[in-house]
Amino acid sequence: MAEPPSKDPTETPSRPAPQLQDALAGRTDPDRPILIAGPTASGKSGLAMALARAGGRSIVNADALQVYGGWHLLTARPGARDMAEVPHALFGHVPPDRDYSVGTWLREAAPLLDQHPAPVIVGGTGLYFAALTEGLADIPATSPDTRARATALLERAGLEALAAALDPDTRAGIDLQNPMRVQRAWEVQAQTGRGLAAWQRDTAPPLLPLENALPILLTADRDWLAARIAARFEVMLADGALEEARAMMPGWDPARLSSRAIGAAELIAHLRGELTLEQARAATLLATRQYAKRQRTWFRNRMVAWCAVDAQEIGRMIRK
RNA sequence: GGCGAGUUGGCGGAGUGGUUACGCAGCGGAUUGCAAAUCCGUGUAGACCGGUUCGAUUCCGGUACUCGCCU
Repeated sequence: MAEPPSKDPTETPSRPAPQLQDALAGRTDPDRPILIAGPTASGKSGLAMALARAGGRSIVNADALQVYGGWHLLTARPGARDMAEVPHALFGHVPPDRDYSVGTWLREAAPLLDQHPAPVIVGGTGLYFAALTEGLADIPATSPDTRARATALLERAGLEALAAALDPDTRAGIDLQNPMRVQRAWEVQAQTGRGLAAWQRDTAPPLLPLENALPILLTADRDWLAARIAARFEVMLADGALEEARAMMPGWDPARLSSRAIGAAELIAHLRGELTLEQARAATLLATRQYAKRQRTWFRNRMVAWCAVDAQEIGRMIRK
């Protein structure tokens, strides 16, 4: 029978990237923004705090759900103590019933880049970082009316009908089986009279090319992360996540973007008696793990040039 | 001890003598404006042994195990 190779408990932890060492010691170019990406529960916030302290920097959020007010515990937003110690921007500043998107985020984040020292930008939303470091086409926002028309058309006529209305160029560039993509392309076309592909071709240079930043990517062992995710959810519950959910019940609308916080629907279903706490917990943990996997896929394939460091190792480093 | 039913991929769960059931999980991937979203791809498994057959997960026999009923 095969024995798993036993880990040597005394093994020397490999040294994290020298750039990160310097940053943690406050020896990095203060005008170079520090970017931190990583899967959920990998310890991004802790690292951000350490780097902010070391360099006198502020922290800017790059997470699609932490921008929302309302869910605080469940979205793992930084706590009051951290917020008081270091200036934090773009956290919880959007009312839960409001829409939000990469475009909005980029507009809000842009002016924050010019601070001295430059900020630490942390989050788990790969698309936001891509927009920041690779650029985002400057497309006028689509109106709620256009959105509604697209949704109605999609329901009534189907995906093929929406796709058929696109210019060939755009059609060739998107996943025609993906309703979200097709609808967005249709909306842009309807709103601006110009194809999505044409807009994207005109994408301006990025606000922050990767070379001008210190991009750090936290990587985490799958099982280690799963355990962290579970432990963190218990802490959320202990801290009052159920009370938070109860407070969100009046006017609860699953269609809102802010309602997509993983665990929100589950906890509310439990409060309504539709799920046992155990079922809600299991569903939340499963969804969180699946989310982490999607993040990993994005990071692995789209953040190749980032400076990868092991989350476990960083955790050990900054804890002391 | 006797009688009956059952044993399918990590889990759930079908049909079928000769094609991939399917769902979930997992894994891989896409992703330039709802991204904690959305979508795509990916599994030859049939308890064991033998027999019938050109061919068995599917038919027959035996073995093992499980469940139920009976003494």
